[in-house]
Amino acid sequence: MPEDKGQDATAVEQALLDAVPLPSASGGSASIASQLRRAILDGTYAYRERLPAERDLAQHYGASRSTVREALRQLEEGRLVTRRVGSGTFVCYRSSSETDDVAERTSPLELTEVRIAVEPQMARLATLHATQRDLDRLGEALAAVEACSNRDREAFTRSDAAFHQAFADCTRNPLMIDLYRQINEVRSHAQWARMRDKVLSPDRQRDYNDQHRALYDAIRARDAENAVRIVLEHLEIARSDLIGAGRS
Amino acid sequence: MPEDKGQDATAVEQALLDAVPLPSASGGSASIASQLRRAILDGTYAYRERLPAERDLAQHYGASRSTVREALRQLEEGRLVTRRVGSGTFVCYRSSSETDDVAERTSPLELTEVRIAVEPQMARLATLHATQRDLDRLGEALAAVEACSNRDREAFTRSDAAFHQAFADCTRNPLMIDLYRQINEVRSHAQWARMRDKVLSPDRQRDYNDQHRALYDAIRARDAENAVRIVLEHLEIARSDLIGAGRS
DNA sequence: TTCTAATGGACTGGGAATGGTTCAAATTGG
DNA sequence: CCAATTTGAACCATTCCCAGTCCATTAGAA
Repeated sequence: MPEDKGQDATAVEQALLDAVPLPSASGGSASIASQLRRAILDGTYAYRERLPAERDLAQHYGASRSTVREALRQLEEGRLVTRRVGSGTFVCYRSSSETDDVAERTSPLELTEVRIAVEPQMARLATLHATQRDLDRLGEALAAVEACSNRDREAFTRSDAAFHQAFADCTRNPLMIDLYRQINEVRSHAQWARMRDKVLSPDRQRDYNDQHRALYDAIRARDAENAVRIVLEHLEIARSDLIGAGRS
Repeated sequence: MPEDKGQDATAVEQALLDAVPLPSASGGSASIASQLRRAILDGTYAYRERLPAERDLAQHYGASRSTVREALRQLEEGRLVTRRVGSGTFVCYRSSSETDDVAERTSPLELTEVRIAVEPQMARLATLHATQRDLDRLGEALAAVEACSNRDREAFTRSDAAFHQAFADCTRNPLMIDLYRQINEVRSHAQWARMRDKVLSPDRQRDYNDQHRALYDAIRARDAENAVRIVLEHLEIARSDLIGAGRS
């Protein structure tokens, strides 16, 4: 086999040089579904917007209505669209840019309630699963927070968020890390700026730093119960601060 | 099944490329297989994309259909493609850049750990904040779950997810609802199908239904402590089931 | 209100494309 | 010469796509 078959070797070589293997198969319901999915994801069709009628889509894609319906069925299965008889097919997916809406609709108290749910267990998982490398990163993040001037609240907020994300990373739980990234986004949303100015007195910052340090030490010492207790106290204080600020 | 979770995927890809010692051998099924393999690995044919039909490939490579079929057989043996009669040949290999899905990187146990963090507090918030309308919807979702046949696990899973989302809605906390939507997506991901078949015996389904009903009653009665206890027991059972299934 | 048009949902029959299989002839290499 | 591989062709079962048709629902016009 290594030897060429003499007379048509040139033809074979030509085929190899043509090596672009690209009559890439296209067409079919899968292809249409993919195109529509991309259009929805990148915002061509916005949230709650109506898609063209099935018959129009069929004509546009040069496919039969059955094929378009199959494509839409796939999108519906992926919860990207909903279909209403007599009305049309509507986008029911919120793109990431529209997800900021969650931050708009979430109150500081609601955020704290979520954190009270998540962070204690997070502390437990972190003490169980954190690697030495995780602990190093957490220590660096802590140092960065403590290095912040009491004046520069912007920097404090940023490095505080980084510390909490490093805290989440310690759990080694991909889903937990992803969820906390989302929580952190809400946390650092512009809405909280004023509230933070009310709450974040230099004294408060010192307290927070102490609590961060205590949490770090507890995780290092693999002391789960202590870590959970620290987080809970930290959040309870934050909650009462919020309520106090709201009533003042 | 080659289980390479991320870290050294490029090494694996290199090994796959090196698998054929004579990639430039003219003619023969090995050559075609090599070219197609490279096309798949470098993303020319993406995950789940359809390859050209065997007859088209044969014409393109100037080979007979039988030879192309042999090449495809080698790719199928290497788990790079799957073939379906009447449908086509599809890439079933995910390149390392396509495996960034959280659901793919989260194990059943990790999912349960997150749920143990979130759902008890969710139960508490639900009993505090659920409106009558929320309770009605939760009741409907519960009825839908209970109406599922013990045979149809697909339907059970779907309505179970709907029930849990209605449960989250009861908290009236936008952030919590959004986080749980994400958790539910991971929960209903295809990865769990086999695990579910192991775990979801008819007896198990009955138990789950009883626990769902008990949770519903507790929330209706505004009995927070009971609701939290029920959720925790529910999840502890789920966790031990998972561990048991993993060890069986 | 009533009527009309438009929409998604469901179904059918037929045709085309696809991978699976088999077999005999041709080619290749020892 | 023989043995193995490749080739070409035909046929099969399956799946998908298409072109309809009819229906229930919805929204809007008369």
